[in-house]
Amino acid sequence: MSAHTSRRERLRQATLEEIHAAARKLLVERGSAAVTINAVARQVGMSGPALYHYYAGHDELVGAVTADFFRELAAVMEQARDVRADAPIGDRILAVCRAMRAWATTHPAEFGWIFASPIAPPNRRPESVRHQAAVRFERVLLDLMIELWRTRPFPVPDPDGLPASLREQVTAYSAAIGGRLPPEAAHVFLSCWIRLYGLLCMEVLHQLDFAYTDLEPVFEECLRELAVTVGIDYHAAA
Amino acid sequence: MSAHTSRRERLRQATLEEIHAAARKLLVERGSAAVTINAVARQVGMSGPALYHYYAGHDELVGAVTADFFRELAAVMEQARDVRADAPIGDRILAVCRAMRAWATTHPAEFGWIFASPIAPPNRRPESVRHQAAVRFERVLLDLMIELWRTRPFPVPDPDGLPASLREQVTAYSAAIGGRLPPEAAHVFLSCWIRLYGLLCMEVLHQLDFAYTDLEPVFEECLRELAVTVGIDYHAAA
DNA sequence: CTAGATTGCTTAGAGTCATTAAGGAAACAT
DNA sequence: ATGTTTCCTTAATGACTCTAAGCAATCTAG
Repeated sequence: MSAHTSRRERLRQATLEEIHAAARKLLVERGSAAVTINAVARQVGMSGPALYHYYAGHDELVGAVTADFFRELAAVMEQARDVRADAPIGDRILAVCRAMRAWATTHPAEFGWIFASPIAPPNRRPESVRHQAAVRFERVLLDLMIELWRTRPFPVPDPDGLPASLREQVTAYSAAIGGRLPPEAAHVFLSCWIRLYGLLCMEVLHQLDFAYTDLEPVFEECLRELAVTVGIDYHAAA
Repeated sequence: MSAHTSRRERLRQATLEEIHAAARKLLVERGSAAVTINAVARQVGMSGPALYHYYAGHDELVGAVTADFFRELAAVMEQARDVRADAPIGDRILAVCRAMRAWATTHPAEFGWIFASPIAPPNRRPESVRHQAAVRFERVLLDLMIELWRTRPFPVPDPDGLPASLREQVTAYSAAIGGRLPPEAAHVFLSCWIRLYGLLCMEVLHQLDFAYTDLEPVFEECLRELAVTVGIDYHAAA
């Protein structure tokens, strides 16, 4: 499937990497509006339309670069998980969340780009590289929560206490993840996800600048609450 | 200060309104990328450069339209508050939050535009119309929380339990709002704000589509938690 | 009521962007 | 050695931002 590494293929891969690097450089240095086909091509040393041999258009380039970011973010989180493969599950969860924020804050342009850039219809299709990479990212924490649920189930709300509409939706989601979390546990996971990811989202989009200059302690507070919610030990970063 | 309503001034105001309406129409019908100087001018029936007599450029037009949206959102929230001027403070808080989400979900393009559109440097300046309108929006819930704090103080964490950095920041924010909430209470307010606004932010940016089709019950759940946090009675919408 | 300034618009034009089309040259396969 | 594929170029279209120059209607003052 993979290494049909002809000379041509290798050159093509190298060019693709150069293109992605150029796009990223433009994004970081001059903002998302600067990531244009022409500007990227100029940066790489080709002229304009040459890029169409690599991507069908601007949307596809954007999707590919976004997928890169998702993959890099997921890799950072997976690494935080794997270097502690023998640590308690709670520690690994905290480490993964911190790795997520660390990447977000050290790469604000990239992280902001991930959700603030409008998702073109082709990139919405489940088979798009962007979507695949996003799923991989989302699964890192999900898998850990599944492991936690299996080894040390956390307290869940009474499903009958949830509104019918919500119960239906978390049940559908529970099925979508292969039933590896029951609906009530899926609900708890989603609540945690919303809090963590939502906080980062607001931080990077500068929606909290009016009150905070540094959201690290706010994030830690959020982690502390998460720890209580899913019954793991909170302790500060190593 | 205001009604220097010369004939010219009135015409100018009418044109400005027409411009804003055209920009909004384009945003809603064809997405944020369609809101260009040229397209807006065409819609209004002028040709291109004429718009520069009204706005210095694209950024300023975007800022003005964004300010419109903030003002409309704030007005809807203020109205939800004022039609219940005699209701218990807790009811008014819930009503204002629901009004915020109702506007967000009935005007997803506008609400998304509010934070997903990059904030050009000129619109970051505190004296910009965009910033002024954003402040008015943020103050609606803040003022109610201040009233709640004055009439029926809610439980607050021990300030000594907060990390030093966080304590400093909420203290600064407390001062910035004229000390109308002490730092610990400001911290509680900000936590609530982050949860509510963050949830809407994620909803509108389609960051939760992978799990939910309708976030209304999730938002209500969030309101229920908020009610517990600040000690008001939760009950479903009227 | 009539000059002079102001205001609201126009067209022209420079520079950028996305995208398509047409063609040349290098690399590859047979 | 030849024909195909691949990579890249230039040319061209149409849209966009924004500046410049200029005309005409409207206000302001005398």
